Amino acid sequence: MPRRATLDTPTRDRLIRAAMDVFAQRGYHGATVDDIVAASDTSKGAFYHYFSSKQDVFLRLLDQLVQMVEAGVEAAIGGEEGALAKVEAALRVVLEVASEHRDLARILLIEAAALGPEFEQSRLGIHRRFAALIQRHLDRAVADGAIAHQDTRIAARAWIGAINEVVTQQLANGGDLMEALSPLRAMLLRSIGAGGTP
Amino acid sequence: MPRRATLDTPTRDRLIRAAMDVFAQRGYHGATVDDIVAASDTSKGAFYHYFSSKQDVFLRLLDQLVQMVEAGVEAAIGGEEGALAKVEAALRVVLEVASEHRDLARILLIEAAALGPEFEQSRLGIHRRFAALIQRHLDRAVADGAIAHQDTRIAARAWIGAINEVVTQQLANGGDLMEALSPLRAMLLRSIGAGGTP
DNA sequence: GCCTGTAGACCGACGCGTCGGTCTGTTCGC
DNA sequence: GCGAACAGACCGACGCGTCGGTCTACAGGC
Repeated sequence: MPRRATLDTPTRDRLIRAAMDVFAQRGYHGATVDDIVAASDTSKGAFYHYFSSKQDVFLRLLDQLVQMVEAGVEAAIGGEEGALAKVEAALRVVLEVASEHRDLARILLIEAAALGPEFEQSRLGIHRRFAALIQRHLDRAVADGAIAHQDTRIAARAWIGAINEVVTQQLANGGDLMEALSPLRAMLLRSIGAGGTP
Repeated sequence: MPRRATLDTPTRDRLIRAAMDVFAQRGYHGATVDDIVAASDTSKGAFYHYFSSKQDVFLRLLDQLVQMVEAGVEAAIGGEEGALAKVEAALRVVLEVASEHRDLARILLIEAAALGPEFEQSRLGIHRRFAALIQRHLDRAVADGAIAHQDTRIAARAWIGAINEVVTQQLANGGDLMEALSPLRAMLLRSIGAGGTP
């Protein structure tokens, strides 16, 4: 009699959402399963019904977030012509998403790093996944002759790091992210030798 | 009769050293005070005699490491003439230090980020400290006319992030750091519009 | 020289809160 | 009435920090 509904918004969803909030707020180690349960307004039983452990939710959450961002980036890229334009579009999407969903960004960029050696692999995997995406397009830009031949693997990593840091600091300072977009874009493009435009 | 010596190497030193090892190996949350005590071959009592908490040692350790790196960078910078040469020297020092003391680098770059919101401030502080150092020299390079006028605050942050990421990935992959130095330096210099060199 | 008294470095067993995870229900759709 | 989806009381390990105690060094009275 007490409980009702929760069929249209499955319990699992509520749990994931709550997990996102709680992890974003308190960090992985700071968050307790009880916190997540309380925030989701479900129960410990429900939690362990859908997830095998705290680590399990976190990893699934991470994966979901990565997929969302990747999908957004791919969509933005698809709508542009020319390798450099694609790169710029991707950059804009990432900054927009980070700007609108700070908590999400916190989890992906900071919390994912905050797990100690045990999780190191999945964190590196995430970064590599994004780096690979960037590298792919940089390689195409090289092939198209838009930019000179260079070490695109290092370049892609450097970009990830630069974006990460600028976003993180800007989030922490409460500054406007889009404000940082322009100088950052200019820097990144210059860094691969595509500064002045054709 | 059992205990001996340890007069030339004070207990506190042993504890800090042990803390460095343990934190580097298991991460902040993975490390226990008992681990540190065991590794230092002292005692729980000694630990709490010198430090007020686990967090306390960690913060002191961080500070010590930051000072070491800063000192090394400043020294390298002092020996160079010209703003750009200074920047290059600083970059080389950072990569060298990271290369030689991977565990140290792990703590500063990875573990310091792995602490959750409570420690966020000190982590951001560390990055800001390095960023400020870089920005100072970039500003001088601008003043000298070596590079064009630009947003050096964003540039400094982007550099920190780029270096951080490249080093971290290289450390994780077991790759040679100095190998990444050349392309990274080229990128960073290009990014501020100082590509060709005089 | 020796003994007593004191300070403070150091020891390590244990208390106690915390938190992941389990287990016994209870409800509800079929 | 059976099983899946939940509820929530409970368990047990783990780890931080404490706290009563020891041991060494040294000062000072005799």
